[in-house]
Amino acid sequence: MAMARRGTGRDGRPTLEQVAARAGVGRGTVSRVINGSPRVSDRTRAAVQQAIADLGYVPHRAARALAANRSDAIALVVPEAETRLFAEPYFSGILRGVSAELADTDIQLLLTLIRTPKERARFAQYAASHRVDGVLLVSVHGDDPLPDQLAEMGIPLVMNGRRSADELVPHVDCDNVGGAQLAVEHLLGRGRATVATITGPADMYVARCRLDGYQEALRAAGRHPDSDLVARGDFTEESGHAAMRELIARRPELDAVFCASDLMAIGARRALRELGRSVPDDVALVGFDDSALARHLDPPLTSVRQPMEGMGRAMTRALLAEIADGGPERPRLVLPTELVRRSSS
Amino acid sequence: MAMARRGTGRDGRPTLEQVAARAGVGRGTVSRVINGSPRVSDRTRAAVQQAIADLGYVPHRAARALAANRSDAIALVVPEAETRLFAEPYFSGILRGVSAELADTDIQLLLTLIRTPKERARFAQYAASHRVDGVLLVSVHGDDPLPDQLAEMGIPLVMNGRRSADELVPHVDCDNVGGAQLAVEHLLGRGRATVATITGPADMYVARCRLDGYQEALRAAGRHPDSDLVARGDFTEESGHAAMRELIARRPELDAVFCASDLMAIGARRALRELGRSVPDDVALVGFDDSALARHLDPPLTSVRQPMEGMGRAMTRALLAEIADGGPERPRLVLPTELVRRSSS
DNA sequence: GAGCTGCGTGGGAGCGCTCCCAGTCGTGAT
DNA sequence: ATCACGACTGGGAGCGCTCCCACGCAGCTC
Repeated sequence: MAMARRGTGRDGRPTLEQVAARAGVGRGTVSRVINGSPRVSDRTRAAVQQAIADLGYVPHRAARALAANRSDAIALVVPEAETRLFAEPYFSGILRGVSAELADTDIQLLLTLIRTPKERARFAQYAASHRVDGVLLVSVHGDDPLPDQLAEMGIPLVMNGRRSADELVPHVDCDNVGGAQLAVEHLLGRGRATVATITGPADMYVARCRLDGYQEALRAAGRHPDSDLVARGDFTEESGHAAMRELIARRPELDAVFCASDLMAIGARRALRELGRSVPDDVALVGFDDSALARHLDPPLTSVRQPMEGMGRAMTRALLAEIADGGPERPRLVLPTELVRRSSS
Repeated sequence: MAMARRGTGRDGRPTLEQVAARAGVGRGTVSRVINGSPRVSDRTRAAVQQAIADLGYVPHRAARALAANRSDAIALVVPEAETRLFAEPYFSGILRGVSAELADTDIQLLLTLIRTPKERARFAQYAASHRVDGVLLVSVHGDDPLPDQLAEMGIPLVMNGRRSADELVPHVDCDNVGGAQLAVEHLLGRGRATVATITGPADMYVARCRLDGYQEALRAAGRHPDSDLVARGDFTEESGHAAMRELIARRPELDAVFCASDLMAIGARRALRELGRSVPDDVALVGFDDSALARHLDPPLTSVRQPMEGMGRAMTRALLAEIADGGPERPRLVLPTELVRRSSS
């Protein structure tokens, strides 16, 4: 036996039922108005909206989620190891984009940092039980099982970056090849004769792309890529330092270096100083990421900027679309990068 | 009329009901086990846990939230303007701490960036309708109405930082006064005779604290604070640059400067270079924040480190405690700061 | 041995929504 | 006037959980 209807919900807030009563309509009608159904007459809609305003009614998320079997929430998942490295403008830029895109949707953003395999498993289970409508995945490693896992479970998913050239999971990436090309073209355009590069780890697709761009630009300029001019780093400052010393040892005459990350460029700059070479007079330097550090290096570092906020927005839009129409098409976006010129080159 | 019980929930996942059936107990008992009630015999508990494991049961958040009238989620709110400034290690440090503390609670973290007054209002309403169990507020300005608003509505709330010395809202802060003292003591200890300071905006409590610490340390060393040695900045690099020039103009003999932010220290360093003064030989420099920039300045900048991750953890613990026991006590924590010595001093 | 405790337990009654199936009306066609 | 047919609308049934009342069954006390 239903008890007498109370004047408010449990926590003192009005419920849909009270809105209906005040507007003199049924629950279903209020629900229709809230969800923007067209099958409501204008008169009724206005009355309901008035009642909602009068009462300051706000739908109860949990009730709605339970009844409609969706959560109105998406998760942004960040492998913890990356947060340190990417802490800088990268992560917060993405975040800003995601948040902006979500601002007028009343979809919530759930942030999940994953530190351990245990936590990853837990998140997979969590996502599996439809506790989120979709997942945004940032900075995924080539060997991370999570993306495929989620994809198999049919959970709408958009990654930031690709794991390989033929990435199947929907993703938004920036044009790493193009960015590297821009950098090298710029160096060549400034009359540099011997352009070297310090790359990231060979097993990271992003590193390969930047190397490809470097080589492509050289070829386009009619030069033969020379393996002596390529030194391997791992995106850290220390590796940039070591790689720079190696390059100078191999080819003392080099007069420009494209570094696949700002951090490596900083290490390289330190090595050059130790070796008594000036930047940019003796050696021009270009980085990648356009981090805060780039601006503050001495001299300020020319760098390739990624559209972080744009990627965040694009990812979010793609995910929402996928959630909305079951995602028949798998979005694969590549956003352009841009060269920010400073005095290091 | 209840329909026949199905074998799984709507989305194909087992429900509490199926767990109960498999374990041969009632719904109530399973619920008790899940929620850790002591009023269950060990035998029964084991049977239920087995059934949960067999079925891979995961409680449905929305259902639970609706029935129990709590959301198992807390919001981390960041005024947007701040994200840029604080982007660096600050925000991600806090985030890491919060996330770590939440890792084994199955409470979710909701991230909300607030850009506009409209969004602020919307969030207030959102929080008001108990859609989150509590709120973590980062980098609040002195004139932000949100904290008091939330407090009035009785929403559990913990801020990062204080708006004034007698902050009433529960908060976790770091010891800005102590950090500044450390910095100045260090400078005096290195034999510096004339220690100046570049402060933040007078209307920011954190800036006043750092100034207080500076003055306190001088007094403790038997020196009289001299207003000529205090220049006002606004935490930006540019303001640090201007303030430094001002200080040198007023007191050319100064040989040490404590800057209330790393960014200002960077500006100051630039000014010193322009004026032909070396760091640290002519002028020793100390910053505040220990940002990534500090490490990479030339020379590397001595700086006061705040326990970001620790603050994140402390805030979270405080908030969870407040949520749990209705928060009769208002936590006010001040965590110690630490001086990181590098070659700028 | 009757009457108390109190632990363990089952399950009814919701929580506030959405879904969807029946209506109830007006309208135009016949 | 009659009928068919949309356009709107009301409200029952449930979503999967928690809360809490009531009940069974020891183990006690007197």
